[in-house]
Amino acid sequence: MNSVEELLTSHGVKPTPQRVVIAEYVMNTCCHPTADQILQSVADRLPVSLSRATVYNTLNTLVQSGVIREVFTEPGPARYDANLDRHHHFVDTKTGKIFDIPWQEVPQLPQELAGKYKVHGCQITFFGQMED
Amino acid sequence: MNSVEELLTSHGVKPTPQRVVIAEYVMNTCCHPTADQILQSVADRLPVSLSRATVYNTLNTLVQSGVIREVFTEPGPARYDANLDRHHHFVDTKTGKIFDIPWQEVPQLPQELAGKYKVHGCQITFFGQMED
DNA sequence: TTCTGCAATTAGACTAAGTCTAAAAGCAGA
DNA sequence: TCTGCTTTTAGACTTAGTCTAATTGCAGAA
Ligand SMILES: [Mn+2]
Ligand SMILES: [Mn+2]
Ligand SMILES: [Zn+2]
Ligand SMILES: [Zn+2]
Repeated sequence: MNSVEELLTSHGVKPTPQRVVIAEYVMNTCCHPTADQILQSVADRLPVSLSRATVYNTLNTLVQSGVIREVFTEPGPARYDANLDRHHHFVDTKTGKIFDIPWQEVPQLPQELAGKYKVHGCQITFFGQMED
Repeated sequence: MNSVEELLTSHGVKPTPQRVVIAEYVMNTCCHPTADQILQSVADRLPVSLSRATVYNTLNTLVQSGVIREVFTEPGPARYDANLDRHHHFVDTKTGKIFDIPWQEVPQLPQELAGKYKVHGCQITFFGQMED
């Protein structure tokens, strides 16, 4: 069960060593890591030096092929997420930590989310194209 | 009816000439402008040169005091919005243009919004703090 | 009216996040 | 083995925004 290699292949992505360790890292971490965190954490799992360009190239490839998703939480760098289930995110504006919010936990967008978070704001953005 | 001066004052913001023209511009444009667009458009309405730092300082002041809101639509720079009504945004990923989506037009987050937009993705992020 | 002191503004240096480029390395098939 | 495409690399570059230190603007005190 070479699962990550198979996963990449099944998404049309050639499983190079760099891509495998990056995908593995994103899939096994809980914390929505940034590109820089991934670079730091993954560099010594490879026999060669790992370039920043490769990290960004790989993350973009994985996002475009649907292996992971990108989470934008301004201010700050993009975060990466292997949880493809439809879900929201909660950003603690003091610590910067990100928490997953299950889709069904938001019945109508509230001021308090399940008593666990104090919501100060909410950004909802749809991406796509106008009808031609 | 010096309305912009009064609006700023009522929000606790001293209405300097720079702040007034910037606030006026954001309130009278339809297009969710960026800081840079604001700088370009507003500079020649003032007898003095207008600094980029002042544009950012002013926009941050106006956001913090609740006169305008900030819209993050990665990739790209922050956009500013004088429409304080609760609403969503739609970003055309081809042109970068932003459209307001009335709050009630999104009954349950759909693939097609009122037949007008093709939605490829959606980012929902809540900001706030964890309960202590 | 002048003086004083804080608030606001300015130019430009600096930083953070990410992209681009040109060269090198790694493969897969002929 | 040779050939050509893909991937990776180091580092330059770009964009968006913040910071700094000096200057300017003004409101209130004297
Ligand atoms: Mn930003
Ligand atoms: Mn970004
Ligand atoms: Zn998530
Ligand atoms: Zn808007």
